[in-house]
Amino acid sequence: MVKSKEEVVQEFRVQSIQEAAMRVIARKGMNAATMAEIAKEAGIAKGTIYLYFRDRDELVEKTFERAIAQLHERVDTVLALGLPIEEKLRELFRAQMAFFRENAEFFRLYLSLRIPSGTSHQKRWQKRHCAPQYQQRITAFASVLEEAMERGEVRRVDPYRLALFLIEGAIAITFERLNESAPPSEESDVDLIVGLAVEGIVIRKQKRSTN
Amino acid sequence: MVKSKEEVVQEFRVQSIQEAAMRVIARKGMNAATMAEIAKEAGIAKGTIYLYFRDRDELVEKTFERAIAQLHERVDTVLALGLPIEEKLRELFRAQMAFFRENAEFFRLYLSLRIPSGTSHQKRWQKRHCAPQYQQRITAFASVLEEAMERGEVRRVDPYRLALFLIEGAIAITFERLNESAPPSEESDVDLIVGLAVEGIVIRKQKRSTN
DNA sequence: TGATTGACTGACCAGCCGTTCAGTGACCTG
DNA sequence: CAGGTCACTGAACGGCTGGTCAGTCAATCA
Repeated sequence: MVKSKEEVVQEFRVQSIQEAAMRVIARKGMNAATMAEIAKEAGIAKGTIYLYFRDRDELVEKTFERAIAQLHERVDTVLALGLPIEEKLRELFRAQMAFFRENAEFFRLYLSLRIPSGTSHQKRWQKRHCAPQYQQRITAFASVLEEAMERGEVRRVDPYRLALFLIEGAIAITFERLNESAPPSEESDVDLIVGLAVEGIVIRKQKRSTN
Repeated sequence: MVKSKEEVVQEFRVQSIQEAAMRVIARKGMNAATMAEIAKEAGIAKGTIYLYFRDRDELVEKTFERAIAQLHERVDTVLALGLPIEEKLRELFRAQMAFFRENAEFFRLYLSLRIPSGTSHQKRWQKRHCAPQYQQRITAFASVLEEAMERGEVRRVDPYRLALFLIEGAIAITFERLNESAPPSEESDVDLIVGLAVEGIVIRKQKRSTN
């Protein structure tokens, strides 16, 4: 019982530190987010962070993992549904856009860690701890696309490249939305992306027969 | 005459410092590239850089401008040709991929500056000096797409979003190529991107009539 | 040839940031 | 209530980086 109470307090501290870290990283970016400011944001002293995280790297890593696990969960849920590919895409982009709206703080962290930068040591660290999380996301999407190719729903191309192209294109639009004072409805942007992905951009005079 | 000679020397110094800066930024990333290492890479003393650039910000800004101007030049050339949209896209992606292959050092600088990060001061600085360069590129492409829409070649959608989607998708694949030990031919990746852009991903049983 | 210039150097400085640790005080325990 | 525990604090430390400037020296000048 006593132990459980301590664990709850521990858990609360860890969580509030991570949430503070996400907010600060969202404001200042990956490199400029200092331990001092994260501590201040969490309303604790700088040293306290080191009672719960070995060093700055571990804090960022755990924070990133916690957040991306939530994204994974949502996206995997909709990808697991046996929908036709067009609907799968729609649900995927919808889930991704909603997630980044609700966790706008996380978005910048995500963008920062996608591309390794910093000292060679930091780069190695990122490649080992964060790139896999990102790649796993692309790979999961790629295998969904590959299945659709085998079912004859999608043209045969390199599925990993296709997944990269679509996800990064969608992220670019999601990022653009964050910088707009009055972005259009999410649904209309999802429609735009799905439309581009499915039909491409050219106008066809002849009506297509989907089957 | 004397002045001209001095100018040549000056020009040479500026250029070699900028090239060194690009190489170091390519290796270490935007934030970890130190003045000391840039100086060492250029084979001069740290103080010498400050004879040609006011501070670190100015060095990065001028370096970025010089490099992106070259990219602009190439891309504008192919966009100005009166080609049908599919060929325009092909030439655009081809030019972009070739540029980033020949200037791989610049690529990381480009990726870093696309997304503002750092202190709020740095962010404002980037937004003022670098974002316009990037946005201008998107806007130029967007207006090409808009013209194609008016000619009835392309479906009517928000041209800026369309441009964002295509360029960022293409950049993601270009970036992926850098991390592959044996990437496929550039031409095949350009074909992939153009194919996606023009026709989308779904399989149509019926043959399309392009006119 | 001696004086002058100014491009170049690199040791130095101030400030920042991650990390540490001796100290504090609230809370439990016997 | 005295003694002990421990989560928490924040001043201090060490390392690093952008920027400075007194000094050096080769080229130029008179």
